[in-house]
Amino acid sequence: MKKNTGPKRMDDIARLAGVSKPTVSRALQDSPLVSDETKKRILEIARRHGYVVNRNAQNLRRRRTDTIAVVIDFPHLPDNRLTDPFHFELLGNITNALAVRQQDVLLCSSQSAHSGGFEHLLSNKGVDGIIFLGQSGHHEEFRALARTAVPFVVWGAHRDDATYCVLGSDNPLGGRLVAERFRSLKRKRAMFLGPRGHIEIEQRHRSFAESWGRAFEELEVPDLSFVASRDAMLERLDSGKPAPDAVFAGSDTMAMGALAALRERGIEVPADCSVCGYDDSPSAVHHSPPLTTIRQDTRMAGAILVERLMQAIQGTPAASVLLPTDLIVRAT
Amino acid sequence: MKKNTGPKRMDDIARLAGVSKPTVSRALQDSPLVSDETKKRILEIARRHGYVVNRNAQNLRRRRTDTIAVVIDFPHLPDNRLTDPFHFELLGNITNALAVRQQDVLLCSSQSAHSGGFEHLLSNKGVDGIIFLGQSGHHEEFRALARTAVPFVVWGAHRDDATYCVLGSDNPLGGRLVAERFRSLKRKRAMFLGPRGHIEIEQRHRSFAESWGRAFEELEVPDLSFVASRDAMLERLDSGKPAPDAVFAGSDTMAMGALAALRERGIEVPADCSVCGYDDSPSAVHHSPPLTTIRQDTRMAGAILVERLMQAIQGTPAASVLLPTDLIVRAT
DNA sequence: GTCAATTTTGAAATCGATTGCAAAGACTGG
DNA sequence: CCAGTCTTTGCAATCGATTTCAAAATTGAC
Repeated sequence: MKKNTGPKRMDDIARLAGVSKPTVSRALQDSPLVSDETKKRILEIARRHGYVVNRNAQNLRRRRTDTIAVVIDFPHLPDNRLTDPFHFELLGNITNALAVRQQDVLLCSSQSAHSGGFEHLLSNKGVDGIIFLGQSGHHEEFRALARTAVPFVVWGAHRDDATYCVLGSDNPLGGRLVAERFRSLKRKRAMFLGPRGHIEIEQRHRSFAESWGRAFEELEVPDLSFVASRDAMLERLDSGKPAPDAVFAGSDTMAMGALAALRERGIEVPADCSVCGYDDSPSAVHHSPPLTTIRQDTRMAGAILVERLMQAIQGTPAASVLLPTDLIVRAT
Repeated sequence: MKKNTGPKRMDDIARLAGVSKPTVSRALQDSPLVSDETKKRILEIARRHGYVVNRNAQNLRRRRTDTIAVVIDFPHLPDNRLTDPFHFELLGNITNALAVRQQDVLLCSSQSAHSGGFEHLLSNKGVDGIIFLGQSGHHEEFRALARTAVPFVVWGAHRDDATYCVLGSDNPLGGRLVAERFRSLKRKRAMFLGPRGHIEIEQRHRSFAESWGRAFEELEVPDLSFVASRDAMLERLDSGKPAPDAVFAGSDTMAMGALAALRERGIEVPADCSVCGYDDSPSAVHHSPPLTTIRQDTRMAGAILVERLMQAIQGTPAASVLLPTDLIVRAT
């Protein structure tokens, strides 16, 4: 005799209901192949015994898991960790959009995702598709991945040679908006603040440069953190050179770092110096003074990323999208 | 003849290596049952063909998934969504601690987790254990869950009648520290700011009350958001009653909301009014002015939560832990 | 009352791995 | 040279569901 410890299996429910396993399976899926009466009886018995299908067995047989991997990779963040509020915001919105579609989210660090290569992520982690947050060094890998059957979408910078579906805000437009603002404020000594090698930020940088049209200072920071920006700015202000009268930071967190440094050195914002961030992360509006910034709509981003990924999973290749951005003028 | 589309299976590798499936399986697990020579050959072939084991099949057979569900439930957050930087911080640290142990993270909203009841979450989502972030209304449910075989740990408030493993910072100590600070600053008109029904915040509140020892004002807010606190505080300041000279907010986000309101009404901080938050979330130190607050060590919290959960999965019931807290004095 | 059409049901194969057990092969000692 | 031990290997069962296909039950038409 076999002791039936552990959770009930479908066989048990079948026996209790006096039917066979396939009938139970169909009933639980609300299949039209089962008569309403039988269905109701089976569902009631399943409910009473607290039966739920074993997700792993179901996944195996169905060859589908209704689970999406979200791979987070920000080499420009300190410790390579997820810390920037903007990214959290994005992650939250993606999670919500997936939940609406009954999809679960598997959170992967880039490291664990990358061992073995992205193309094996599906069977390796048992997911149906992938959302990459941050495209940084992986552009070529994504191009390669696009030639496989792996459904994926990327949050990152738009590029003409992206053969994969990438979503990102209109960074060139963002850069231009900031240049226009500084121009209309009659600023003379502009500065761009950001790390090297971050594709999206470089797009903002380049477009700002083009639109600004004349010389400006470039202050490089090692990563996207508040501290790195503050320290770099402090060092710069102490260098003896005339202070900038307009700072465009590649993200809100960096803008806040720069602001802290300016304040420490007694430079008045916005009187002596304008500061503009990027992202419109939640902290931008709560900051004092409230931050002037370029808005990225993470809610829309999350929704579209998910929508496109679902399309890709269905087999329809999805096109890239460029999200609109606005300048949000606040107190800096 | 059968076309071999899709990813390779273990059988294919076995055939290519001229061995049987079990041998391949053992080789991939680095089992001592396989000779070194054979092992090396198999691994090489597997690598060359980009083979990775199918996670779902493996999960099913092993009855183990190396995946942990993190269930997020904060009814006190606006939209019931994950928005507070403190919780993000905690989530990030948990994810890291799990990654070290080669565990994956399945992110669940409380809603999707709760349909069907927590006790079926394991088979329903195919995970080995659960970390609950936020204990809010579920204390009794957790007590029930503790009587089942489901391994789980909770981030929340310590309680004497918690028969499950709950981790949380020492909220009573935190409340006391704030009271002591206000006392040493000779403050007279203290105020506590926070929502009702949030167990952890109520612990802070109660202990503050006991230690403070005299009357103080209580300002209730509908949720944990910046905006709710700011608006509540604005309304209070405009009521005509004398303004408080010390504010203890239940979280940093709320403290920042209160600060914004005080500033808007021209009340000088810290000259006219002291403000103390709770959490020491990353934004607290970046805020201007930098926020005085009670620190919760999310890194340690993440590490211990994970360690205890792993213990529970191994079958050792884990005891609750109370994490130490400090007062971090900054500019408010 | 018979036969075809339709609705329900169940037997058996399958998803892709892991593992218990038995057997084959290699070694050792007497 | 053979029995006994130890190392490697493979057969077959198993994990817990879904799905194909054929059989059984029901219905309807004439």
